[in-house]
Amino acid sequence: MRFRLVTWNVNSIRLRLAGLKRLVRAWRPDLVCLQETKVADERFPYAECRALGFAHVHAHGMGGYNGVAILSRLPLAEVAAREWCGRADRRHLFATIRPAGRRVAMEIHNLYVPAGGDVPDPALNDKFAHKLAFLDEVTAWLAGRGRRGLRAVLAGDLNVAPLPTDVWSHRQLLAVVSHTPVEVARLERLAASLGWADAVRRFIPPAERLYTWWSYRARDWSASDRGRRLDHLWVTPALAPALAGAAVLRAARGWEDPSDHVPVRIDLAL
DNA sequence: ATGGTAGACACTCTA
Repeated sequence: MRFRLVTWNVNSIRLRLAGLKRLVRAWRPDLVCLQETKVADERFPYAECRALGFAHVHAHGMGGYNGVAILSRLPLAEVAAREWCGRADRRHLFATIRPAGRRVAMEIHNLYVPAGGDVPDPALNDKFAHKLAFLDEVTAWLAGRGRRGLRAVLAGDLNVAPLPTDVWSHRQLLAVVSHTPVEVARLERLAASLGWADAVRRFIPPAERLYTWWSYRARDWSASDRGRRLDHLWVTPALAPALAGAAVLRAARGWEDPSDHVPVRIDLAL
C-alpha cells in the first residue's frame, strides 16, 4: 500500500480549514502533522477534520501560540505529548500507527521547534538559547530511545534550513536565525540521534533549491522567491527502503489566505 | 539600518 504523510505549519488551524480541504483534495494524504495550530484543544475543529476523512484527530495545543495536531485516516496507538525545556509549550506530539494489514508498526513524531527570535546569540537572546536547548534535549531523548530496526518518521517545522540550497542566499543568511552554522550543527546532531535520513532530499537533489516557507512581508513572495526550507520529513534507516516519493506543495503559498509555510509530503510503500 | 505582514488576543506577543 501507499502511505502518504504530510507535514504543514498552518499558522492557525481555524483560519486554514479551506486550505486544509484543498490540500486533501490535491494530495489525499493518509496522515497530516500540523504545527502552529494556535488553538486550545477544546476549541480545535475536530468535526471539520473528521469531515475531511480523518476519523482520528489528536490535538495538543494552547491558545495563542504553538500547538501541534495529528490527523489520521487510520487509528493511532500510544498517542503522547512531551514537554521540553520545562515549558508547557505544546510542540511535540507522537503516536504509533500500524497501517492496515501490516505487521510492523511505525512511530510518528510531530515536532515544532522554537523559531529562535532575531539575534543569533544565546547570551543576548533567550529565544535563541531556548531553540538550541530544545534541539539538544530532543536529540538526547531520541538517542536514548533508539533500538534496532525502529521504524519512525520525524515530521515538522524544525525552523532550521540546513543546506546552502535550502535558503535563497546562503551567504546572506549565514548570520540569520534559521541558517546559522550553530543551528545547522544542532540539526545535524538531531539527525544523527537515530540516523535519520532527510527523506525529501532523497527525491529532490541537494543541488536544487527548495523552500517550504516564504515571509508574509515580501511584496511578491513568488517573484522575489526569498524562501527557506524549514519544514522537514525524516525517516529512520529501517524505514528508508520504503520511501517512494516526496514533494513540496509550493502552489499552496499562493492560495487565498495562505499560511507562510506550505505542505510537504512523503510517500511510503508499505 | 529598517520595515515590511499575519495571527491571537485584547496590549503586545510571536513568527
